[in-house]
Amino acid sequence: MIDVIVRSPVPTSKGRRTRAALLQAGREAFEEHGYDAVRIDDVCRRARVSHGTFYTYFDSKEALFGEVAEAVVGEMFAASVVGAAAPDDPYARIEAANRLYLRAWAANSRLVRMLEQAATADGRFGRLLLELREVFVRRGADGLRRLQEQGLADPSLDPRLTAVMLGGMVEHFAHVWLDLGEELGEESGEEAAVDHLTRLWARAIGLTPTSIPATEEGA
Amino acid sequence: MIDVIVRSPVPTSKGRRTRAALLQAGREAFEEHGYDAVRIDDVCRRARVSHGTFYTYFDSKEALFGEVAEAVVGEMFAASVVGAAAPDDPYARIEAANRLYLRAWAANSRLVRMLEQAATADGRFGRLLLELREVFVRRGADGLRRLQEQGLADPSLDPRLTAVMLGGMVEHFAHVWLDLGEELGEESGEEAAVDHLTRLWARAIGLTPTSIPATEEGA
Amino acid sequence: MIDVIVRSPVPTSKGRRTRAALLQAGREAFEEHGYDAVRIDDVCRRARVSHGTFYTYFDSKEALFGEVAEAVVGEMFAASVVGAAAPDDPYARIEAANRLYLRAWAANSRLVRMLEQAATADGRFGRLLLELREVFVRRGADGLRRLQEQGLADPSLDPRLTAVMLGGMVEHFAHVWLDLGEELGEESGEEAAVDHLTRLWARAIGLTPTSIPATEEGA
Amino acid sequence: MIDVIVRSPVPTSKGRRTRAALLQAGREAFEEHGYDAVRIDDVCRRARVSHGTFYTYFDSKEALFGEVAEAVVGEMFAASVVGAAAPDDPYARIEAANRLYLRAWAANSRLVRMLEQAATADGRFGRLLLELREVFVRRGADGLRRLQEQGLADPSLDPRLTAVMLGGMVEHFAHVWLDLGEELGEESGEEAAVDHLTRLWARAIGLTPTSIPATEEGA
DNA sequence: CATGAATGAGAGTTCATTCAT
DNA sequence: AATGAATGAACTCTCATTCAT
Repeated sequence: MIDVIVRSPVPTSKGRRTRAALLQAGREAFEEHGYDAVRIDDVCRRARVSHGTFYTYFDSKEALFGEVAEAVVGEMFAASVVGAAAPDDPYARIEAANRLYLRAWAANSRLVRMLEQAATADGRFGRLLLELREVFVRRGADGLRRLQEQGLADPSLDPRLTAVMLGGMVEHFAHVWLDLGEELGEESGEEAAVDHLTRLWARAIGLTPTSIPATEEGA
Repeated sequence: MIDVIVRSPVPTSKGRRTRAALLQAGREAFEEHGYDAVRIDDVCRRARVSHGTFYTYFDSKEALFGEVAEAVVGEMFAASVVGAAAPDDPYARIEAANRLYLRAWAANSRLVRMLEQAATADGRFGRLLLELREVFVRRGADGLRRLQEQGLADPSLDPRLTAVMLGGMVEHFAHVWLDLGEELGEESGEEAAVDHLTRLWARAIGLTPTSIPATEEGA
Repeated sequence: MIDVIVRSPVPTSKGRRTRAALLQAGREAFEEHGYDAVRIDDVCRRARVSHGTFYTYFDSKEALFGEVAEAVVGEMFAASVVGAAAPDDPYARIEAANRLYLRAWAANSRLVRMLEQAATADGRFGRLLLELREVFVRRGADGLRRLQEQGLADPSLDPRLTAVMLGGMVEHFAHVWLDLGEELGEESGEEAAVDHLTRLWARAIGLTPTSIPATEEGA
Repeated sequence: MIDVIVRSPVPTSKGRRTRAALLQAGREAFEEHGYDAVRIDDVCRRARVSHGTFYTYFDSKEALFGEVAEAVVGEMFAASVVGAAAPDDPYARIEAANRLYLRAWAANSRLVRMLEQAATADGRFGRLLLELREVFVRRGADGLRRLQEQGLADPSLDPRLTAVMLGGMVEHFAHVWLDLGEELGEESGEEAAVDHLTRLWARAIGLTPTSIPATEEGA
């Protein structure tokens, strides 16, 4: 074959719908069963489309996963923006960020594990994962640096290293959360989690104690 | 035929060596390529035996992974015992534990990821993972509880929840450590990592400041 | 993945042709080589399809054999109906039935042996075989009972037991017929066989001698 | 290899015992599971011998089956000899023969089926089967011929063809006997079977009625 | 002689991908 | 665009047979 196959640049609305259905079906399937266990057939059945059609929209299973992964990473970027409503109080800022982070990671925990799995086979996914974490790390590091400059946090901490560690605490907790949920008193839930994460985080960086609530919940 | 297959209960030394070779080869293969990507043939080639031989010693890939996983978990249990040499000083104790934990998790990071992957398909591995983490969590929680009773740590923290979070910080850091190593100044390495982890941990639980070195490294 | 696989309920005509080709190829292969000796690949080669295609239509070799067996049994049922053209004369009736039975069993002798072989491994085939024989046995028993009621056959014979025995004579003869054919004077063939079977059968049940031709062939 | 391997011509008594154990184990295994389903391992385990040892005594699975088959055929030959105690009365002679034949075939029904199965793959077993049946057929044919010469049986019957048919009746009945036993009133058992077979056989060949008991059992 | 570890051809089955309709 | 039949590489697992000990 010498011809280059060019996907129609102006897809019909039906085509766009089919594509979206496959993407959504793939995401669900990956979340439920893991990368390797998902067969193209499963995705097609879920999207109510024949096998053949799949290849009209995606070159391979890997390509599908790539798009799913990018979509998820995009969502997580979006979800992590604390935004204009950020409180002035440093402790409250940390709390708000932790709540967002916890939700973002928990919601996509499975896909992130998948990314780790896929990363062993394809460096591209490793890079995506790095980018994803980088966003969170940088945000944490920047925040810490600002507090250090304001004299509100321990200046001897390496901002980046600290951000990796504390950010990892949140990410990892999000991961084990649901699995261990019951044993932690499931229904106390997010509030207790965010409270603890925030107190640990704030104190860890030496946030000037005045703003730390002494016993917010009595835990 | 439905007869029960009974493996020879008294294996010869040659048999034991072959079995060990397969186990070792499997461990390496899993670490390098991930559970799903490993082919029985890869393992056999690495162990320099024919694939028929594999089935003399293991019923299936899953069975092999099961033994590898148990061996790894066993090693991690063993490696995590702080032992009699534990210092009296609380901060030094935390530091010693963190060093051990960091090493244990880092050394087996890949296999643990594998366990997570395998857990999706077989609950048995999920349970193994839970057991593994439970050991570390319990140790952390017990330590914190003791400090709280001695009035050396914030009594309002939930010991278990806190241990899950801070233990997760160490586990997760061990995981991203090598991957992100370069960007963290790789060669500073373990010392800086343990120092930071310990300072964050100690301060997070409100360990009475007197014993916390103010600026050990100035990072 | 555990989803139920649903075969397309509306197969295309091409699909139907492929399926039929596999069924036919399977039947021939089973007849020629026996159940265990048949490889899926043999069937596929004969049907000129790849072995992957086989699994589009059948779940396993056993499933294929199941369909072949049911088709054969169905044919034998159909072939064994004496029908409206049945003569009034008891002896002629027996003769007509024996001719049909002999043909039916001889035509499918190999497949029936296969069923016996398969029955050792899967009770389902044993049941099919029982059903098949039951049809012939019942017919023979009913016929005998009628003759007994009319005073034309020995009333002391157990109709069912007798039918099993005499029916077995025909079935078994059909089986050894081709193998021993040469030694029996092959080309005399069916006529001599039917003649002898009928005379033996009729006299065995004590059919009133008047209607038995004394020396039809002089054999 | 140019050397010819010669089995020790003077086996030790231990060797003879091992060989016999394998033969017996093989026979049982074949009877229980069928030719293809039997693995050398099953036979060895049953004989409490290692795999390797098997090949000290037999060249292959087929060789083992060959010996088993020959042993069985030999036994059946031996068992079928009516012997000196044969009664003078023709009907009683037929009855005695039928009892022996029924027992011989029933006892080895499974192995004979196996032979049929094996015959498709190896002509040697086909020949063995032919020989086996030939013995019974010849005996039946000879008996009939004698009766015909004495004016006691229908002279128009072909002795050989008739013997094949009636002998087949006995063989086939022996085969289905156990399977259908229950439905035939199992416990009446052998007596009723032999009685019916004999009456059918005797009358089929036109044995002069005087000697046929009218209603021996009333069936 | 006996052992059982090792071998490897070969069988069944799965599934991503292609392509005629 | 959509379909689904067809393909075949790849993989797991079995088991008759060999051979060093």
